Formats: sequence, C-alpha cells, structure tokens
Amino acid sequence: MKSQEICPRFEAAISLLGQRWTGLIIHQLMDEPKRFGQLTEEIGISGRLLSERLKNLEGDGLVERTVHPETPVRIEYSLTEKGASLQPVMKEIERWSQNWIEPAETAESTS
Amino acid sequence: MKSQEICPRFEAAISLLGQRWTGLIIHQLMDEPKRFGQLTEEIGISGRLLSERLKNLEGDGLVERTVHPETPVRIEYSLTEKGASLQPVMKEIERWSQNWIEPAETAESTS
DNA sequence: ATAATCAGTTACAAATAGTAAGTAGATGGA
DNA sequence: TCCATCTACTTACTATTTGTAACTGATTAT
Repeated sequence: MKSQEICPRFEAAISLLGQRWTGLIIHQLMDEPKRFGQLTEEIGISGRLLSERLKNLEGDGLVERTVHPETPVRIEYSLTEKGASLQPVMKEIERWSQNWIEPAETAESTS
Repeated sequence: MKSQEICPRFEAAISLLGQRWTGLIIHQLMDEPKRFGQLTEEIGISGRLLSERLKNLEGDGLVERTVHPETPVRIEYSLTEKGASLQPVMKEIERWSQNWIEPAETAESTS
C-alpha cells in the first residue's frame, strides 16, 4: 500500500522555514528593511551564516538587497511581496508561542 | 542604542520549527497517530534522526508515545494538545505554499 | 534452529554551523 | 601620503549535526 505522500509545495515551504535562522531573519524584516550589521546584532547570527542565508533568501525571491551608495556604503535588506506574504505564518507562530511556550522553555531561562 | 530584542517565546517556537524534519513530523501526525516505520517512509528521514527528533518532541511535550504490547510490538506516536495546537501554523504554511511556491521550486522538479 | 517483524541503536563519513581573523572600497584626518 | 575608520562581507579552521548502512533485542511463526 502506498504511503501518504507529502505535498511537494508544503515540503518546499517547510524546507525554507525549517532551516536554522531563516525564520528569524524573515521575522526581523517583517516590519522594516534592515542592514547587515543590524541583523547580526538582533538575531545573534554570525556574519558568515547571515551572508549565506540572505543570498539564499534573495535567490528564493523572499528578500531584496538594496545598495545605497553613501559613505560608508549602506545596504538594506527588505522583504519582497513573496516574503511579506509570510506574515500570517509568523503571526500564527507568535500566537502559538504566547499560548504554549512557558518562560522556563525559553533560551534565556537556561542561563 | 539598544537593538530590537526578539521575544524569547517566539524564539523558542522558531527554534523548534526551524529545525530540520520537526515541522514535517508534526505535520504528518496532525491527522492521526502514526508508527515509527510509517513516519520514516512518509517523510524520508532515517531511523537515527527520527528517533532523536521524536525524543525531543516528547521532551517538549508536543508528542506522546504509546506502546501497544502486541506482537510484534506496535508503538504509536501522536500529538499532545500542545502539539495539535500547531494546526493553525501548519495551515498557514500550507496556504502560503499553495500561493507562492511554484512547481519549479519543488524538490521533485530538481530530478 | 531459523527466519521474520518492528523499533530502534551504533559506528562512521559527509555536510553544515560556529568562531575569529582578514579583505575591500570609500573617505577623512595627521 | 599614510594611516585609521566604517560598513559589509570572506576566508580558514574547528565543532556540531546529519546521513548511511549495518546491527541489536524482543517476540513469535515455520
């Protein structure tokens, strides 16, 4: 008997969000464009990985990179329409976490 | 100036879902309890990782393990209330993937 | 005895992530 | 002119996580 197949689109979406940092990056870009340094500080990700993730997200059409040729150079990352359309997903994760994550399950409570 | 902090509960939720396989496992358990072998087949995960993930999910209170002492032994994994409450999140991911993932972005289109 | 079934576990190789130092391009000061 | 500064990355290296495939243990049918 054939086993229940998983919808390939859902799988693709999960393989985006189910990768470390990706969800947080999208979440941090939800409200406003941000700069590279800003993202590393807020998220606590290394430059190496942030750079890699942003390239992937750009490649997937979720994030847009804008160069402002000021001095020193300013580069802003923002969500495309496709990226911004993840807002309901983010909102549901937020809602769930408010209802079901106890303070004790939190990273900072580990310290 | 202090940078925008990320809500620790949201971070905890994302560190659950933002781990490989976890989202898929929860998704596959959404409709009905399933057995170990069934999950490996449907998801395409190895026994080593499935075992590890299920232990974590049990530890986080999302999944419940039930032993049926038949022969051969049958063990069922099901979602707890906490796990099942992720349904709206899953539904939103599904919705998003239907609207925004093109067939070309799909894993099977790579073959 | 032997084999079969299920639910894992083990040992090891391959891929990915984390860390810290370094590079590049533009400008401004000594 | 030379050095320092500011961002936005890269590079080299180590540590952790993942993937693969073979193996174990308990139970029962042949």
